[in-house]
Amino acid sequence: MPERVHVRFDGESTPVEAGQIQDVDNTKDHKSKKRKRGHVDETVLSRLEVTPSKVLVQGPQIPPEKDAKTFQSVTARVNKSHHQLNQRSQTQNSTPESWKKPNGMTHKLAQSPLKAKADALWPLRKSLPVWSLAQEIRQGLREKDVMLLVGETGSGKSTQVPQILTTESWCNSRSVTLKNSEKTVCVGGCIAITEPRRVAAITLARRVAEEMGTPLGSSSPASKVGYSVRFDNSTSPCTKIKFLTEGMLLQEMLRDPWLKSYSAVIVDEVHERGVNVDLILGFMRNMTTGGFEGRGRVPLKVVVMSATAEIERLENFFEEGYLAMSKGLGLEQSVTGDSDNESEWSGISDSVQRNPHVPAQHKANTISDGLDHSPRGESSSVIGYKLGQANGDEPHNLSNPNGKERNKSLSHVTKCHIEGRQHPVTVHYTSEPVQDWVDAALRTIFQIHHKEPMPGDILVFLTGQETVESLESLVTEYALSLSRDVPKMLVLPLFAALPQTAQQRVFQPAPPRTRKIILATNIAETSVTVSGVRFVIDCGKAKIKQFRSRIGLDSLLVKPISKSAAIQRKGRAGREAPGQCYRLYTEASYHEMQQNNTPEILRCDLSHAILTMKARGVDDIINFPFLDQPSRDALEKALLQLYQLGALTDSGTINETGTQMAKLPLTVSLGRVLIAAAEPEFNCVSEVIDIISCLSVENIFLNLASEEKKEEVESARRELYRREGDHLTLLTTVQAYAAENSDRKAWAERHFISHRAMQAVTDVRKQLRAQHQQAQILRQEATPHQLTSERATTLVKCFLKGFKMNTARLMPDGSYKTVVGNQTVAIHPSSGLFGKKVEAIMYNEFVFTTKSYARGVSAVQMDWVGEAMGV
DNA sequence: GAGCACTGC
Repeated sequence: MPERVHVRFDGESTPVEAGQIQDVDNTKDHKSKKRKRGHVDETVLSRLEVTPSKVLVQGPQIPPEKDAKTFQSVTARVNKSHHQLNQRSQTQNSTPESWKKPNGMTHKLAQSPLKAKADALWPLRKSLPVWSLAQEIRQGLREKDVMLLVGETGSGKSTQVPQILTTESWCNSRSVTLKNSEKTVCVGGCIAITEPRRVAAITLARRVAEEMGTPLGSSSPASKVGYSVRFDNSTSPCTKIKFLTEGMLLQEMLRDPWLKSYSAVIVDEVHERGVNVDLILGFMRNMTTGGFEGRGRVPLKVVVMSATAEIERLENFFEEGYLAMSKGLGLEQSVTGDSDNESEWSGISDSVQRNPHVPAQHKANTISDGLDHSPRGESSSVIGYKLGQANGDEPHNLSNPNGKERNKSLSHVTKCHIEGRQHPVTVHYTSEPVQDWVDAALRTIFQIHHKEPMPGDILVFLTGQETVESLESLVTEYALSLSRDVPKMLVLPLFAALPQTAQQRVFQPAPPRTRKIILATNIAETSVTVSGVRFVIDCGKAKIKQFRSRIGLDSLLVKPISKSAAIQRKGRAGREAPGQCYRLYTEASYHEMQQNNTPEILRCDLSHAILTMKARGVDDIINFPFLDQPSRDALEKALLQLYQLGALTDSGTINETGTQMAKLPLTVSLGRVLIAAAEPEFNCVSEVIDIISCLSVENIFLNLASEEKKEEVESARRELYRREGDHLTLLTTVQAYAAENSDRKAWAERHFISHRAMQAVTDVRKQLRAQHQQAQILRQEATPHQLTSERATTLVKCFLKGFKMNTARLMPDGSYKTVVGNQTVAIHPSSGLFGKKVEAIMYNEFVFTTKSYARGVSAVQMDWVGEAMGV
């Protein structure tokens, strides 16, 4: 073994005392502490997390967790489950009487293969922790409209909660006549459950369909379980449980702000706090405190599920809305007097439809968008009071429909806590801060490999592709010199840009006497579950994207992770057996970490989110109920951008252009370009769709590190290259790819282009084309324009409609300075214009990594920029 | 001279 590796963490003789690493017992996730239900004691958790001791925790034999989340792991897990089932059914054949199967499942029904499978899965399901709380969950939602559910990993909440609720009577669809409307409409009947990722939505739907013994999605009209994600909608008329991505639910809200097809919305994985989930929470709060007028007063039940314990903030969030509403009612002080408003609101006029938001608008002196100086929105704040009114049969009355007493408090929120199933993980910290954590990770890997028995793979969390690759070569190098009596090592990198086939290697079992060493980015924290891991090495850092609204610049910097991310990483070691987590930082630095990840809404460009809100009738952005309120600066910057793009009127309300933009699955700038493309001046929809499809997908050009390859790559791509810039180069690439009819994969490989990315481009392109054909903006067989230089100019000018703010001009010293803001910016090395000097540039993205870069660059002329800006 | 992770009728 090489000397370097031996040095500090040498665990062979004196593993703990002499090393830098301290042992810390962590029984946090284990059953040793019985916690009060519905309440998470965070201080207890964090204290346990770091109490020094060396207790060997012996947990009961715990089955592997069954919370199916990823494609890769699902099949394996299902198979495993079946194996276990077979073993179980031999030993414990009888199902206790007390366990009544839902959905009328009995052994006698187990004739069809589907039912047989569902039956087989049943004992496993009922052993999930969540089932012991099934009755509590049902009862809670009979009484209240909002439930907050903390469920630790492996509790089965995502798969079981919808099934637990689907048999409830409030879940049946009802025919209601909307006030002041002749129409009778159907409300409810389906449960929506949102997931942050497509794979999660699809695999959970597949799993739940199996458990319920029903075909999945659109495969049969009788299917009860379906899913809806972008490019893939699989539901039937009978769908009772529908998994969707957060974006899809928001999209549905554009068509029906009252979500009339649903009886309940379950918001899963709220702790991840993407922008979309924050918007959904705001809309849900408005809806549950609004009296459900647009749904014929049929309540919408909302279940908010989270793995971490920000539950009190969520509770306050929902209670606040409710209290604001009750205060608005005055409860004793009737506001019924104004019957004009009553009639205005009981109808389901268009304006009502577009105004599901309500009580947040109390503060009458609202609305200063930074744009708007005219009074507006008052009507809706009046409406806010009206909607919350309690009239005998109102859902928010103090007695529930069954006549049972509601909770004496005004609360409309109930809480529930489900224990997880996580094996204990021992945490080790370094005693000194680590400077070079690639080196530290290397030492730790070899220490573990020598000290710890097999099996037990190692998962290392690093910051990015670069560190993954450098550690990969180091480990591989040292692994060569391992003596023969030590098990072999298999080093596997894992990051998003890695081709799918290379990613798949991580899920394949290691050869005998071999330990897998997985070197991963953040991707392994949430998106991908690797089985077999018993050791985690955590560098405590991650690359985090932060938007600086002042200068409109995205930065991507290495920063310390949060405590909850550290806990999440640690948990990856304890999914199948007790594990160990080596933190390459001191215990003190752990305590300095912030508690939770900064929600995305506080660190991203808000223009798209605000457009989304405006399109759903929320005009008063400042008073929208945000779980975390973005800075006024960020909100104003986004409003200004939307205004400059021509999506808002002078008074800040959404106009026709904005409404169209909101319907497009694109960033606001790209959406604006696409709308411009249909104008007679440009008339280039087809080409713009091709370019936009590329820009809204990960980089299609593979970057091969080695120098020798560089020239080969360049010559292979020469035919695609356009000197006008990256936009036109993308266009020729898409067109060449689309024209390739024999073997597109081979074509992509020949040109060093990511086939996976091109497939994504094709999906987006297909979707946008279909949308435009449907709207008769694009004709099916429009003959493609020849790409003359005049045409190229037209295309670039069209892009300036959305990117006029993303321009920079050449300075005498050869650098570029932004036209707005006068910031220095360099052309990114990945650009075809890298190293070139042109009068001015337009860029797709402005990011700060090691310095300020413009990515996706085309040459423009200053008078075009002036023209676009209307100067 | 360089690429955290997700997502969208």
